[in-house]
Amino acid sequence: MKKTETRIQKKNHSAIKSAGLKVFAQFGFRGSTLDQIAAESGLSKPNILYYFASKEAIYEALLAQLLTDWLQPVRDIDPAGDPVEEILKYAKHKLKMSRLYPRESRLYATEIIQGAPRIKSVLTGELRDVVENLALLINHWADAGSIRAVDPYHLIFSIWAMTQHYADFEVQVKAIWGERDHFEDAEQYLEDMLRRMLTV
Amino acid sequence: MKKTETRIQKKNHSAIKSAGLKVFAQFGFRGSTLDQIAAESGLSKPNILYYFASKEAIYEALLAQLLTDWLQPVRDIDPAGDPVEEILKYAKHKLKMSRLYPRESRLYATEIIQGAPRIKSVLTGELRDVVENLALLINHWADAGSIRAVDPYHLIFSIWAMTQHYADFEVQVKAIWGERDHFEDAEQYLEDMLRRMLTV
DNA sequence: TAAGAATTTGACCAACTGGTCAAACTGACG
DNA sequence: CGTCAGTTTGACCAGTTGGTCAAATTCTTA
Repeated sequence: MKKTETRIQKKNHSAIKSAGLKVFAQFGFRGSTLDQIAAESGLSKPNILYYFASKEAIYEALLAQLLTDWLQPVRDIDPAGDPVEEILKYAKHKLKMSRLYPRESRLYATEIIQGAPRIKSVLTGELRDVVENLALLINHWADAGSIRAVDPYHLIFSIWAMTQHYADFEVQVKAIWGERDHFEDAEQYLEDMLRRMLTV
Repeated sequence: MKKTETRIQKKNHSAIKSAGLKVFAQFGFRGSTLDQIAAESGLSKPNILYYFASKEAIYEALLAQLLTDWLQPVRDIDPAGDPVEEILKYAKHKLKMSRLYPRESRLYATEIIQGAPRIKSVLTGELRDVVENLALLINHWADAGSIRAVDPYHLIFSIWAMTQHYADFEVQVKAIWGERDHFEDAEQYLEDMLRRMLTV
């Protein structure tokens, strides 16, 4: 059973995870140091290791949280809803997560690019299952004629690719697009694209 | 002026860059070590530093090469060609590069995710200019009625996002799609998407 | 083939790494 | 106020890091 956290524990666990997210998202696991996380969180290095067993434990706590948040919106897609609107709702939700939590997106991206050494089992397990179910649903919608027939997997990949691009490649987007907000227009473009793809 | 490389220099420079690409693409600059590159290239660590001044020099040589290869296909787009086919040609070329050179793609991705500390000037300079020109061309095509009016920047972002996704997130794609080649179907999906987006 | 140039290496270094530990400090609560 | 669990830290450690250097080895070419 889980003991309730003290006030200080709650504060410090949260400070460490927040600092870890910032550092790991930028430098990856191997490129990040406890000293960086210590400096970022305002705690001393030994104190950090009082709250987390190791550097790896911080990283894994972040990944675990991330995967939960990532997968839930896929599960929230309503098979009884309007197909195009449901897919659109999901895509917009994903885009909003990119805008609100770009560091989480980047942390995930670095983990995947590095070959997902710590979460490969989740990818081939939970993630795969969830996506397979969604693909079945999309195919079912296509068979029923509610949407145009498209490869469901590549449809999903394209939604992921585009939404995450705006978070992961933010410096590049900003270098080209300028500093003004690009998410507004991105949403419109994404909606236009998906409607064109899904409407007969 | 550049002295011609000896046989050995050519061989070793190439071996080091190849090894560096492999290591840097996986762990990013800070996460990679000279020992890893040494082991991967079959050379001793001091010998590597005989050919490159520092770890950073190897990384920068790779990035410079990369940016050239990345930008050229954009420049190769023919303003006099058929608009849809030209954009399609570019997108397919980019996808082929993701299939043939996934490590280069990942190296670039890690650099951008980390905030592009070493190539930000290229992003806001050369890259920005090249993309701006392409955007003007696309708008021109749209004005002439040869393609549907779309935001040219987000069109370009979507092509980049999707093509690079198959290289950078390869483990995730494979976890879901299985080990069989996904690039074939990806090309078909991409073509379908772009034709839908660009055809009136 | 001999000499000089190019290449390779083992030994080494200072800075940094993740992590430990005993001692000191702080806060909550009877 | 006293006590004790909970918290914080300075000093420290062994392993790793990027990089140096003089000496040894191998190539090339006159």
